This record gives sequence, structure tokens and C-alpha cells, in this order.
Amino acid sequence: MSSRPSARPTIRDVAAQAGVSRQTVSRVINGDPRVAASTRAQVERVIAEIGFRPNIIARSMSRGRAHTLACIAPNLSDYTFARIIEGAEAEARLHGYFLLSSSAPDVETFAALIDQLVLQRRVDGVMVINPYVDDRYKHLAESAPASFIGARSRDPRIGSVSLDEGEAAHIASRHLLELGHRRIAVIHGPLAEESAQARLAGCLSALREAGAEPDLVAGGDWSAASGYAAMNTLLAAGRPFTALFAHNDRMAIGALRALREAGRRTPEDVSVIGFDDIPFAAYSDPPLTTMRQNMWQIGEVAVRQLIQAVEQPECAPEHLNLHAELVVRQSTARVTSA
Amino acid sequence: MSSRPSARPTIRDVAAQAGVSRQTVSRVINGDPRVAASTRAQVERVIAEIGFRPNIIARSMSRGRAHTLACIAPNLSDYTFARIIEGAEAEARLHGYFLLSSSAPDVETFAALIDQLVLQRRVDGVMVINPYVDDRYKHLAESAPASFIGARSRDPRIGSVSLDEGEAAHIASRHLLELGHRRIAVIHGPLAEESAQARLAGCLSALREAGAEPDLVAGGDWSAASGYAAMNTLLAAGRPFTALFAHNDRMAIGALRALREAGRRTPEDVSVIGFDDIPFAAYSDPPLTTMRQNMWQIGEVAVRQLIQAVEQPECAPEHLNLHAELVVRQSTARVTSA
DNA sequence: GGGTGTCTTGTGACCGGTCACATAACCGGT
DNA sequence: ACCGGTTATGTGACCGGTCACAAGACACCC
Repeated sequence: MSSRPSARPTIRDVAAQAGVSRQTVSRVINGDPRVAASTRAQVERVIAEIGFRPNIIARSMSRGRAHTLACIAPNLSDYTFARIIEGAEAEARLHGYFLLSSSAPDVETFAALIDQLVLQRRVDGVMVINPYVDDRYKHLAESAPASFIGARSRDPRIGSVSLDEGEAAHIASRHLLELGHRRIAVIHGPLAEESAQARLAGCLSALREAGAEPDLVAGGDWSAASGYAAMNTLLAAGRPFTALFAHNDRMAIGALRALREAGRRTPEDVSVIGFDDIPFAAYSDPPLTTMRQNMWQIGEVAVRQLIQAVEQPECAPEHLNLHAELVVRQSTARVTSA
Repeated sequence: MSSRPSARPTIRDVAAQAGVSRQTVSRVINGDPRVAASTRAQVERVIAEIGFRPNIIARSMSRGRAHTLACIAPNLSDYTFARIIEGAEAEARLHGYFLLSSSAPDVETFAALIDQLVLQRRVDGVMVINPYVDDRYKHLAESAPASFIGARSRDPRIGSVSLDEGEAAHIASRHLLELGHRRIAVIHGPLAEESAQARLAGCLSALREAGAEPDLVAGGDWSAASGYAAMNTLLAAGRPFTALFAHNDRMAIGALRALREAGRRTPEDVSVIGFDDIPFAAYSDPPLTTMRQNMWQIGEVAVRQLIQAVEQPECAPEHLNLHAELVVRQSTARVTSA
């Protein structure tokens, strides 16, 4: 029938076979109600018969929308990021979008990605995890709808989703204080990141409120190795402490190992609380008390925001703050001696 | 100048401004050498001036290629999968492709994804992690170039990358045997998966070769919780063993916890070896001896294979087998008593 | 001067959908 | 019979690039 023998059938092939116009076929595949039931049945029969599937790229072309979103994270294998992406991907698909996730370890890569994804119109919008590390947010400009994750956006046109870090850090600190701890060590994340700053601020304010002096503070880079090193530094300082608040679980687990090696028992000698509730938190020795944040939900919400920004640009973007939840396991206990 | 005031400039706008034809602009942006140097300079000036960026979707449209690949995994947050995807994404970008990663927990989702991604031509090819769980491979048919990860493809037209699981399991088992262990328990993964089967086969053959009787075997679903449960089952069976080979690190870590709770010390009473070398393996208590597999590389190689299948369909697909490496930490030791 | 070759550039059609608009058919009301 | 309104369908242009092909300019050669 058609000129091309084995090529994929197009909307025109269907139209010819069914004896209708292209537009009618287009209406059928788009569920337009303005098609007679008999015509629709006929067209659907032909579609099934010749195995026609609409070409999404052509549709994107004429509709001027890629139906694809991007998520740019510093990397894709960190559990926190991976969960956010997983949630985002599921939610995007629910709304008929696809999600292209890319890792941008540095600003240069980030800028290149924005060019290829956004300026070259491969995606309709972009979600950025940790936009304020290394000034990457500057490369966004007015290029496309965006949504930030992990830091409240300073640009009024860009929505954001983040955890109420201050509140969460406050809750974690109060947990230790309520167990009677007063000499509390802290291992925080890189202060270039908003979330690290906010966690530290929330934590210090809680300690000060309770009259505890936060004089044992060390920093890490979120990795277990850095938590291990930070704990060794704290131990070497020689000042006594009965509890530790590590600002993520991986550093907490590294610290746990350093404590073990130094002969300090957890929680008998030192209580430890982490942050995130990664799957291994429940399997560390001892199982880790931590602040659970719902990463999946963060991804979900960010996608919804982004889709709104894409489809209803006139709507003012929102800034959402989610809440973390205390999960008490066995790494924290009431302080024993004074 | 142009009719649309603030719309994004197109190739025609550039052509008009530069006083050349569309085709010449097209040649410039594609680096075609058949353009006079002066013309090229002029066109490039206009491009920079009006901030023209080619629309990738339009290009995909006329070239009939999406310049995008997909990777479908059971989920996106498992460290193993996330690393594969991370490696694949980086390699894809190096070759001018983008990677769309999606999670398909079941066959129905998988089939729907194949329809949307492949049949509707959003991507040029698809990488499938664990294609032989629940018959998902059946939905691929001739639809598009594909490349399998984690299982050797049974379809001659499809390439694959996998670990030499048998060899790796053999090496791990021999490590325990060489330490003098004879009563070795095994916790394997779901036998619906090829890799689990192959690991178990390699492990059992090594044990038999050494005359050790593999009579303590339990199964898990790769999760730490399942490793914990499996170890409790093994302990409840009451038969003595001095070593455990858990077929991934997460189950090993779960088992470690069960052993600890049962008062068995690692490695003094029971040596434990895992598989994968996830980041936490180095921070478990004790640090876990394990088989390291290079997930990133697997993703990289799979993308290269896929791109070849897309660009040179006439080339015969390959089946690659990568090798795992033994990493000795502190969870395995020479057997103490007989 | 005419033929042949290379280099550079331009034209019209096309990829596979969708949009805006036109047209035809049918209904009831007066 | 005429009008307005609704429903069903078709037409040509268009999205923004690329392809195949044509054609002008110039040099070289006999």
C-alpha cells in the first residue's frame, strides 16, 4: 500500500488505510471526543492491525514541548540523590513526562549540561539538587523553568523543595539533651552547602538554648571516611563528650568505627545520632538513631512543582519545607555518669 | 527583524541576519568543512550575537535519531544499579547521547516503558539490567537495539555485559577454603536471577571440588533484612559452620547483625565474605571481606555496546565478561578450632 | 572558447506529527 | 425554505532542522 515497504507506519499510513484524514487519526490517538464512534473504531482497528505507534519526537516538535524533564545532581549513586531521582522519575512518568538524570560534579559540567539540555531544548524544565554549591545556579538565568532541591531558591521565579533542616537539627539535638547529655560533639557537612549550614545552625542554637556548650565541632564531606577522620580528630582533642550528632548517617557510621577502635562503647560511653535514615542505619553496630527524611517525597514534590512551572508559567512558584522525623534505635541512651 | 519578537531564534533567523541560506548555517553548526572561512566567521558572529542554539528535537526529527538511550533497572536507588547508571550516563554523554533511566519493578511497567521509550521512538536503544527476571526480555522483540546487563543475552542480535559470576564465586569460596574452613554456609540471592544462579553454581562447585559439603544453604532477596533472616534460619538449623559466603554485601551485613545478636563473633567464630564491595563494606563491624565488582565500568561498556548497535547495526553484538576482585578486610580469618 | 573539475552556496521537499481554519452534514425552530 | 447552532471531518501551513540535488563561480586544461 504505502510507498516505503517495511518502514514504521505513520499517521498518514493509518489515515490512508482507514479512509480518513490525518487529522482524524490524530484526534483518535489523542482521545479527542469529537470523533464519531464508528470512525474511531475503524481507525483503532487499523492502528492495531498495522501496529502504528505515534512518534513522540514528531509530537514534541509540533507541540513545542519535549515532555521530558531533567534532574541534575552532583552524582547519581549517593543514596540520598538516587532516592530523590527515583521518586522524581516515578512522579514524572505519572504525569506523562520522562526524566533525564545527569550528574554534574562541577560547575563546568553543569554549565555544559544546561546548554545541551535546556538551551538546545531537549527538556522542558530542570530540577537542580544543591543549586548553591559552586554558583551553579548562575547558569540557569531565564533559560527555562526550574525547581531547586535542597536549598530555598533566592530567585523569585524558581520554586524549591527542601527539608526544614533547622527544625530537624533541633529535634535531633533535643533528643540528646533530653537523655541528659550536655557535652555533645558535632560533625557537620561542608559549609559551602546550604543544608549543612542550616543543620549546624539548628543544632548549635538548640545546644545553646539548653545551656550546653558546643565546643567540640568538626567537619566532614558527608562520606563515612570523613566521619571516621573527624571523630579521630575529636578524640585527639582530649576534651570529654558523651554524645555525638553527626549530620548524616554515613559520617555517623564512620565515627562509630573510630569510636569502636578507640575503645569507646556506643551508646554506653558515647551516644550517636545521625541524619537521613539510609537503609544501613538499621544495620550498623549498634543500629543508628537518626532523623529520617523522605527523599522519595522530595523528588515527587519537586517534579510536581516543575511541571506546574512548565505548564502554568503564570503561577507563582512555591517554596516547600518538608519535615524530618526522629527514629530512635540503639545508638543513643541516657547519659550514665556525670 | 524577525516576525516573532521575543521567540527563540531559529536557523532561518540566523540565515536572514547573516545574509546566507539556512543550509549554510546548518553546515556551520555541524562543522561541515565545505564553507568558506569568511562565511563561517560571519555566521558564527550572528549566532553568538543573537544567541542562537540549535533545537535538538528538530534535529532528531529530521535525522530520525533521538540521540538518547534508555537504561531500565528494577529500581534506581540500589547502589549497584545506581553506579551502573552513573557510569553509563557519563559514557553516553561522552559520545553525544543522553541517558534516560527508568525503574521498572515489574513486567507490566517494563512493557509500558518499552512502548513509550522504544516503540514511540523516544530513544534509539535500550539497556536492560537483569533482563531475565520475570520474562521482561520478551517485550523487546525486534523493537530496537538493546544491550543486556547482568545476564548473557540469549538473543543473537543483542549484546550483553556481565560479570564472570562463576569465577568470582569460585574465588570467594576458595578464599574461605584456603583459610581452612570446611563447614561453609551460603546465603544466595533470588534464583530467578541469572546472577544469583551463577554465583550459587560457582560457589557450590568450588566447595565440592575441595570436598566440603555445602549443606547449609539459605536464600535471600539481596536486602540486609533478608540476610538477617537467612542467618537466623541457618543458626536455628543447629548445624555447625565456621564461615559464611553471602552473595552480596547487604545480605552479609544483615547476617553480621544476626551473628552478633546470637553471640557469635566475626571473624573468630564465623568468617564472613560478601560480594559487590559497596561503600559500607569498609565500615561494617568488622570491615567486610568481599568480591569487588566495577559497576561503573559495566555501565560504561554496556553503553559502548549499545551505541555500536545503534550506529552500526551490521556489526555482530558482543558478550563481555568482566572480572571481580577479592578484597580482604577483617571479617575473614583462619579457622581456629576443628 | 568549450569542456571538466572543485569549491561554495542555495532551493524545494521532507521528517511525522499538530495547529488554525474551512467545510459539510445534520438538527430543530420559525 | 431559511437561519443559527452543533457535530464530524478535511486541508494547507507549520514546528526547526536536514537531505538530495542543482547551480553559480572560478580555475585549469586542451
